[in-house]
Amino acid sequence: MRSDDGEFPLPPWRTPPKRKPVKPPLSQDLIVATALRILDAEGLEAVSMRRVAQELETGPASLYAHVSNKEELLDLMFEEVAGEITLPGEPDPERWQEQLKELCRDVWRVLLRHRDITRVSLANIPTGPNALAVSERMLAIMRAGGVSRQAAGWAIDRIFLYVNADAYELSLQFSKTPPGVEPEKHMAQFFGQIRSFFESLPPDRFPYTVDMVPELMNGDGERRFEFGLELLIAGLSAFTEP
Amino acid sequence: MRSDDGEFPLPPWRTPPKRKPVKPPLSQDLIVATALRILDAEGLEAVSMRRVAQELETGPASLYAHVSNKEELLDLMFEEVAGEITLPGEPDPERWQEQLKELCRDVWRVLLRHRDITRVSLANIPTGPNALAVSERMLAIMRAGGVSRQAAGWAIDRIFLYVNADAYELSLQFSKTPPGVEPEKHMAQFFGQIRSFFESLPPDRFPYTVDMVPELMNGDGERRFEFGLELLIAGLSAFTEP
DNA sequence: ACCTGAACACCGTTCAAGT
DNA sequence: ACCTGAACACCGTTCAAGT
Repeated sequence: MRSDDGEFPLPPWRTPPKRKPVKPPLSQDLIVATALRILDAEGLEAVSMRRVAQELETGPASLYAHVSNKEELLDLMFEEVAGEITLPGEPDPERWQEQLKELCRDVWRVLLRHRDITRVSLANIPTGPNALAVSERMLAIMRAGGVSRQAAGWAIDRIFLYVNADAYELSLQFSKTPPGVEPEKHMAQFFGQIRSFFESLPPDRFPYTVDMVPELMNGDGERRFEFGLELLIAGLSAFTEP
Repeated sequence: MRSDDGEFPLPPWRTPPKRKPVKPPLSQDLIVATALRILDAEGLEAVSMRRVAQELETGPASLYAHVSNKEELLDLMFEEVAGEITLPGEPDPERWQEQLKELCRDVWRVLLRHRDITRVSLANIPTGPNALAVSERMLAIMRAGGVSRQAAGWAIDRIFLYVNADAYELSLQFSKTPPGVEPEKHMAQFFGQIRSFFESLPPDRFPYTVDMVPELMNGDGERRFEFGLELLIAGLSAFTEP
């Protein structure tokens, strides 16, 4: 086994064997995975073509062989995230409201795991297979529950708009946390400031706002999300037919 | 009156009187008004500190004497837009649902008049007097209608989120219109493409989506906005107390 | 076919220097 | 106090040139 001794110096005219292949070849998947890593660590603002390229030890121009522009990269990132959403079991006509809520909650949780990724879905209609599988399932649940064809067709659009918008708003508030501070602490402090501001308003001009400060400030992001979901789905149940 | 003859040449050692004061002095109001003009004409993307400065025939650094950063400029722009919202008359307990809807529709119309300005309100909690006057009035309407304190407190947040998110989504779709094309024509074409795409999906994997294409694509932006508003306010009426 | 360096036309913000 | 030019550290995308 002496010939395996890697420590023995090579004669100068022999170039050393290839160094570790540190740079795997570029590919669309690799670019998307790298962009998602940056998104999760630093938010969508940090995802620039230049930054992704730098992470892959290349120049920004190299990415354009695999992705036609930044817009397409963002779409691919969203579709990848949509793949994390768990689809519930068979639609159960008796439990359609609870099943619909459960799916919405999962969409919400998955979106929030990836910072402000929802900026993408709020700006474009997602058309990838993973995203379509989620809306297909939502349609199935609503139709099983007896929601009319037209109400289901519109409701799916409205429900996704709501879930996306809420996740977007929340993630933006989180990402304003200065680095090094715990997000919870910063959020508590931020809402404390808003509360003081509301309390300091002139009560003659803003009587309801001042009077209702406790109710306006009550409840965390999850509680508020749940309340809006409740409103939408309760409203939708008026459109069921036997 | 011979001394008034402005055409008579001045001797070279006399500098001519000040030219037209083409450049009014900078001020926060002027900066905000200029930024709003650019927003209305070209969308929020075109509103850069450099572009606003250029429009005012100065350099970007000059703006920072009147506005602490771009974020503040955007907030001021939103507050200005919020001033265009018409507040309805006295809250009428019998008509609270219709009054609330009417106010929401007006907010929606005003927001849509100013392109993607809602990106600002979706990212920040508006705290200017104009914006607060709108939410104060909404609280008054809901309380007059007998909506419980906590439901009203949460509902206002959810309703604004919905109205803002819908206006944002719509305005982004509009602003993708290539310059020179009528927006209506472009939108019709765009939705035609989405429709064909949905129709071309494999029916075994996406049976509901394929089957429900007519319902999914039916209705314009206003109709869809109205449907979501209907859901929210119908849901809210379950939280009234005498 | 894929990759690259360099360039183009942009950003927001800061800062020292001017008036 | 207000304004300014220049600079800093960034953007997305294109293009000719390389392999």
